[in-house]
Amino acid sequence: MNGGVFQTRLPVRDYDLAATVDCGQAFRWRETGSGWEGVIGARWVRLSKDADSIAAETSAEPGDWRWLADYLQADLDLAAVLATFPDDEPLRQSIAACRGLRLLRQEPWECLASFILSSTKQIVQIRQIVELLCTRFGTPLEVPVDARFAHAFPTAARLALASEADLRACKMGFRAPNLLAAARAVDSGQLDLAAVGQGTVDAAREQLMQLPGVGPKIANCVLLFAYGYQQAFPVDVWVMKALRQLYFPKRRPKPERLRRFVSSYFGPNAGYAQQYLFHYMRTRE
DNA sequence: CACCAGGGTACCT
DNA sequence: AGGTACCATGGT
Repeated sequence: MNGGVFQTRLPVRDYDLAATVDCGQAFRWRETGSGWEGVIGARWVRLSKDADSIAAETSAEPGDWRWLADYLQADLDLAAVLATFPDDEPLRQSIAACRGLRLLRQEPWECLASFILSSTKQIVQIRQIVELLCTRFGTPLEVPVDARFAHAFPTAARLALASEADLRACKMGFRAPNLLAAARAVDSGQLDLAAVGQGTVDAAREQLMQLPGVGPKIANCVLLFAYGYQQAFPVDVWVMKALRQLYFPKRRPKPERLRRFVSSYFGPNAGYAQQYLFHYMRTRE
């Protein structure tokens, strides 16, 4: 199916679109000749950046476009966020390496499910697994004929009906029972994802970590990338590398020491600092 | 071919 | 509490 073409333009400052959609927080963006193509909710989207705005195009009725500005966090004052970072050399270097890197505001279910699939997987593989899942279980979308994406991310209700073998066929291996358990918890109402975002960050984290296969790292990703708890600080292998090499170069800090450090040192936007360190570690050499 | 990947868990000490 | 093997699969 081929709907109309709807376009808009969001004025932005300090916005590195490529780094933002391609830095491992979301898994359904691909570079095209003129920009980036992806899916937000039930809409196929193409984005491109010019000097002072992001141009957007979609093939489904866009309404007031608020969903897009919200997803892209187009109205966030990035300079004010960066100003809250501790003034240290690693963060100065990280900011210098990528000045317009942003955090997106993703839909909680897609974010939770995607990060359940992320454990000990490279980002390229996570993308591949997610696309298999979407192609097999996602609702078809209105898209242009040459679109690379043609399906929405599958709902929890749809995945709750799948078998573990169906999910394993999407190459997710031992993560399949975890995704299935999450889908069933959300579909049954046992886990209310809308309510999770209402409480404190610690209460929200505790609820997410009730799920099998969701520990502190994955929970913190969801808290940060979907709910906007900016103090959430996911520590994956890259961020651990950054902490060891850049902040504890000599000694070998114990886990408890590291936990105290990350929960007190980086300030109210610790999650943003984390994303800058993550991107910096992955892109230097 | 080894080694590693946006980890979590069970099971040791 | 801190360390470790194991889980499934593919990229580099």
